[in-house]
Amino acid sequence: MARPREFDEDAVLDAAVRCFWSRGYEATSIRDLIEQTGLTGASIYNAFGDKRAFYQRALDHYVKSSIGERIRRCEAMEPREAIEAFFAEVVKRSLDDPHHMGCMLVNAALDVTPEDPEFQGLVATVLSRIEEFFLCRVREGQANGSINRSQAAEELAQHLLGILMGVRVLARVRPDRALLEGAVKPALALLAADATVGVA
Amino acid sequence: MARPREFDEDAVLDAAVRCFWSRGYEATSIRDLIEQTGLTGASIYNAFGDKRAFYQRALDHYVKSSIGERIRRCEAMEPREAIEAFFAEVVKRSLDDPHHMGCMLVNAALDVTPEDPEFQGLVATVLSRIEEFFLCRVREGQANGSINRSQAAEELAQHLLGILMGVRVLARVRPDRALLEGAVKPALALLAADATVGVA
DNA sequence: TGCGTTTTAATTCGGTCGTTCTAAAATGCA
DNA sequence: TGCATTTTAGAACGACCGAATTAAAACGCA
Repeated sequence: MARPREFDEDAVLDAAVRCFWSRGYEATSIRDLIEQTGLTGASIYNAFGDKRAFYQRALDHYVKSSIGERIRRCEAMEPREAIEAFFAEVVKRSLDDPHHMGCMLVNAALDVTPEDPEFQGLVATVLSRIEEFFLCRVREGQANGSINRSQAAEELAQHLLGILMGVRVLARVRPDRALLEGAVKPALALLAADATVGVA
Repeated sequence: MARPREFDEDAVLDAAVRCFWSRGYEATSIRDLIEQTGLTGASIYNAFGDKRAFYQRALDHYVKSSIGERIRRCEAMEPREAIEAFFAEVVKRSLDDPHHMGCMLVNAALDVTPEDPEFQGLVATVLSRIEEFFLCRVREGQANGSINRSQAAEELAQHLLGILMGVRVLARVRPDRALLEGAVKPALALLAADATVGVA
């Protein structure tokens, strides 16, 4: 019927992710996006709608390709290995990134105003998915004896989610291996099967 | 010699903190600041320099009055109580805030671009001060037997710093009491004196 | 081949951005 | 009281913002 698109949507979204990820939503202009994606303003508005919608698409693309992939990889492992591998990869990627951009999702959680319930819900949903990943693995580990039963599975999962967010923040400001690994290590030690914790 | 200032600097900084805290640096305009502080653009530029410098002053004011005060209050307590009180207050304030603004320092850690080493260093310094507060209390607690010795004090302090950052992120996106307390609880349990953790 | 449709490309729009400028008003000291 | 100095008030600046517009170019299908 009509003229087909000339651009590769995935490549464009990758470029948009790079812009929004490193500079944040407000500090990224449409002209930045035009330059980095290689397409024109009209194409962006035609294909993705306005800036906000483009940001959501980019964030969604990031979540699918980055977080979703990591969860998928770790779901094939034994429960405790899965959690340890998850954090090992997060620490490694945080340290390998020369620009210290942290995690786009965590950045998004903070640079979108609290008065934007729609977007906040979107971020909250992804966080819940990560929490559920942790919860499933903790439950499995507690069932087969590889994870400590002295703490409630729900609280351990929430704790892991919290330390994940924390590591991503620290990685952006003070990307030292010792700090990131030091922050994670006690959380993993807490999972150890024979640990007896908090029994007065 | 000359005409004295009409405004109260502390009150103006309080107002500036409210603006930058809730909306972030980029999304806050000079006109927002004019409206909320009550003084004119010229007064702002005359008294504080440009927007960036004003932001730094506001962040510094926030750190002194909010974080510094909290640390000072908790330094008078017993080591473990101090840490528990610190987190209890953070959780309480996070839940009490109807606008879910989180912590201005954490927000600042993420919404300032990674290509701004000066500002990054400023934030990192404050994080180090918090980490040192944790480290001192953990060391004291390990010395007097009230805090678990199976983990290195440095790592426990880094872990506490991490979970603090994490709680502040979660508070902004999903301000549920169960989530925040659940995220903190395992970290505090880990401090328990008789816990034996991670020994195979 | 030619029509309908869509994507391109480049310009343009009103609005807002951070910042500066011009005066007028307000002080302390002579 | 008048002078030097600083803060006020508010308009003004050029630059850039997100978004819309216009017209030409590129297809699929008849």
